[in-house]
Order: sequence, then C-alpha cells, then structure tokens
Amino acid sequence: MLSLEQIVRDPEKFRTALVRRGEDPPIDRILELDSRRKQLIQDGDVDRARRNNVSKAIGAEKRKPTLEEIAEMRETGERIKTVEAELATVLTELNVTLLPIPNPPLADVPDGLDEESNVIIRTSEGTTETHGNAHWNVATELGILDLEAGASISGARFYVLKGKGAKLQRAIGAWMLDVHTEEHGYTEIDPPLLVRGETMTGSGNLPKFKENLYRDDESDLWLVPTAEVALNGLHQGKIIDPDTLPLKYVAQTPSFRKEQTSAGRDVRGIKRVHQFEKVEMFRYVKPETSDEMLEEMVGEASTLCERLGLTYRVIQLCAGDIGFQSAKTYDIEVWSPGCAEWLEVSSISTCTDFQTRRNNTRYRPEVGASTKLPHTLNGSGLALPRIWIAVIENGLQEDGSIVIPEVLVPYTGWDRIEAK
RNA sequence: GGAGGGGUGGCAGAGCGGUUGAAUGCGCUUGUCUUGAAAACAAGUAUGGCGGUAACGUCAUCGCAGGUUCGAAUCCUGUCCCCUCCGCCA
Repeated sequence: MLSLEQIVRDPEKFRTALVRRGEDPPIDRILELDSRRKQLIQDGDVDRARRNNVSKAIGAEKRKPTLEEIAEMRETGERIKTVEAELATVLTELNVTLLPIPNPPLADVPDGLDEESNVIIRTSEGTTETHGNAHWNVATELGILDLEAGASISGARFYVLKGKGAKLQRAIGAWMLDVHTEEHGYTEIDPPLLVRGETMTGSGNLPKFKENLYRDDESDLWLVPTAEVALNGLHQGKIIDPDTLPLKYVAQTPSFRKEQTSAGRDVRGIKRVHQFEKVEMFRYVKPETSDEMLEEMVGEASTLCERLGLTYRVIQLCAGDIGFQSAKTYDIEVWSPGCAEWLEVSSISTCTDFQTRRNNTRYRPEVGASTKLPHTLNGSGLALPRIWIAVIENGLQEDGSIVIPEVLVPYTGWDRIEAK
C-alpha cells in the first residue's frame, strides 16, 4: 500500500512513477477523499471534546447530570454518530482505492511496459546448446516423472515425481536450504501454508490477485502461492527489535497457483504447474540498506546456479514488468537444452515499505525514537521443478543416463540416474 | 466436538460505570552519587489521527466489531485468538 501522507505531500511524484508501470492511478480521487477525511475528523473531534468536558465535570463534581445536559449530550451523540458513519464510508473507500495500486518503481528501474524492455545484466559462462530431448520425454522414459498420473489424480498441470526423480527434488531443496542457512546466514522457517485473508492482503496478493489463489471457503483460509506470503506475515502488527535487522528467513514450501491467466502457456511438462516446491529467501531490512541487500540476494541465488553447473543470466525487469508489490526486480534464468529455452528460476525483489505498511510491521531505530517501516525483500532461491528440469536436461548423457551435479551427491547418495 | 477460564502499555499485573491513557513492579532513558561500574535516589518512558513553523492543543485506541448510557477498559451481544479439562484423531 502507498502512504496516503506521502501521496498528499507530492501527488505528481506518485502519478509519474506509476504511469511508468502503465498505471493510471486515481490520485485526484484520493486527494478528494483525504480532504473529506480531515474535515470529518475535525468535525467529530469538536463534538467529542465537548462531550468529554461535560462528562468530566459531572464526574468531578460527583453529581447527576441536569436534564438540559442530558438533552444536549444526546444531540451531540447523534451528531457524532452521523459524522462517524460518514468517516467510515470515506475510510473504506480510501482503502479500497489504495489497496489495488501497485508499488511505484524505483528511479533506476528501466523504462518500458513489457518484457521486451527488460535488460540482461549479465550472462554466465557456459553452454547454450540445444539437444531437443525435453524433460517431458526424457524423464518420463526414465520413469522418474509421471504426468499422466498427475493428471489422473488432480487434473492438468499436476505431476508426480517417482523414485530418483522424487529424491532428486528433495536433494536439491535440502542442499539449497543448507547453503542459505549455513553460508548466507538465513534462519529456516517452516510456516503454515493456509493463511488468513489479512495475511494475503498484507503481502499484496489480495485483493487484486484473488483469481490466482486457491481458497477454502468454509474456514476462510487461502493456500499460499509462495512462502513469501507467510514470511511476510511473520511480524505483522509487531515492532521488530532493530538489533535483529536484517532478519533473514528461508523456507521451502509448496506454492499453489491457479494460473488461470496463463492458460495455454507452458503446457508441456512441468514448467508451469498448480503446485510446486520453492525455496524462498526473505529479508526485513533497514530502508537505507535495501539496495545493497537486493544485490546480495541476487548473488546468493546466482551462486546456487553456478554450483549446479548451470548456465544462467540475470535480468533486470523494466517498470512495466515488475510484480505488483515490487519496486525493483531481478529475474534469474537458467538455460535448459531440452526445452531449448531460458527458464525463470528466481525472481528477486525489493518491496520497499509497501508490504510492511500493509501489515503494520515496524521497527524502532533507537530507544525513544518513533517507529519506522522496515523494507522487505524476497527472492526465490530457487524454484524447484524448473531447477529439476535444468538438472535433468543439462545432465543428459549420450547413453541416456543423467549425471547429477556434484554438490547434490551427498544429498542423493548417487551421482547418476541410469538409462533404461 | 463438549465444559470452563482468559485477552489491559516493551513485559508482568491492578482496575470492573464518572476527575483512568490507565495503579504498582520489572525493563529502558536521563540525572545525582562514584575513579569507573553496581547499588541507591530522582525525573522521564505507548501508538496513531487532526490543527499548528513550533511550543502546544485536541481526538482516538484496554483483542476486534456492534449495542446500552449524559458518560464504557468497566455493562450487554457477536466474533477472533489463547489457556485448562473431556472426547476424537495423524
């Protein structure tokens, strides 16, 4: 959510920034609602002050109120109720207006409205050859992936990993978690996957992206589309001890997405599915450090690709392509020779104070100072089925077997998936 | 699922219709004392809105939402969460 105070102070700044994302924010309406809000607050306060005075006097004098006082205070009470009702309407409308407005991009985010304008920051060493043996063929033949079983159990875009395929995924996840916790200083979290609507609103997924979320109506709980949602809710409504910043969390969880808006895209194999595992990094940081923290996280995700021996590239998204809650985003893509394409395996963003304002997460820079909103950053480190695809397709040998990256061997217990 | 108990400031914990934003203790900050620290003593110490350059004033907030009342932390209703016991269950 955007800061109402900041919008009122410099409306044009917000308008221009949001126009870069291809948005046409209702700034004028917001300003109008805000001045109405201020007026109503003042009107109500005058009446309330009077009522407080009279009540205090009666209490101090230990007497019964006079009939005139009762009549007058009844009237005052009615007026207060009317003003409060109108204020509530105005506040609701302000909220409804502000919640669907995305985070304005930072100044150094490149212009552009779609992925055409994204910028390749760097490409690693390594092959970008193709061999045409996509995972949906190779892995199915090896008996480690069963797309038909997935479809039969749950429908399209669900899949089953079997045997060494399942173990491989488990190994990749465990290895990545270990690198993050042991080398990058993250604390591992195992959060709930079903969350309240408020938590979903705090992260920015509601109200705007309802159609991509699974929900249980009976209990009014939502399935997380990424661990980011849960990690973002970890401190909602709380004041964080400044000495603990930056707080670094990592979690491996399934992500549940309806993918209704990507109908027809990536339909083959397991590039885009309704349920997938992902290791997610998440940080709460002091605002002045968030730029440097973002770069650090890009480094952390990159090193994983590197150690897996994958060719990867880092892309900076343009203003029109960054996610709703993001102010600046880098994607990491790995080369997969079977699908013959770059697969997005990580998206790393700074959300500035957009999420912490929504869920009222604060910190007090020093004793006695007033509270501030920390910044949040999130990044995949990394997304599993796609890394699994890349490991399979890159490891494919002439004889049809798959060679596993060395770093994973302590986790799998074997270095190869034998050809059939 | 059944029966009870409870949600008050950073924490613990009073208050149960009126001068209560809220006793007291702990914690924290500052000062006195001390070579320094500790102890002791003193003062201060919630968040947010609105007005104001500011000093300051004012309003709101005792889980949340309604209601009763001239007046609600205190009474009523609903709701969420926590705890205890019983039942069921991985």
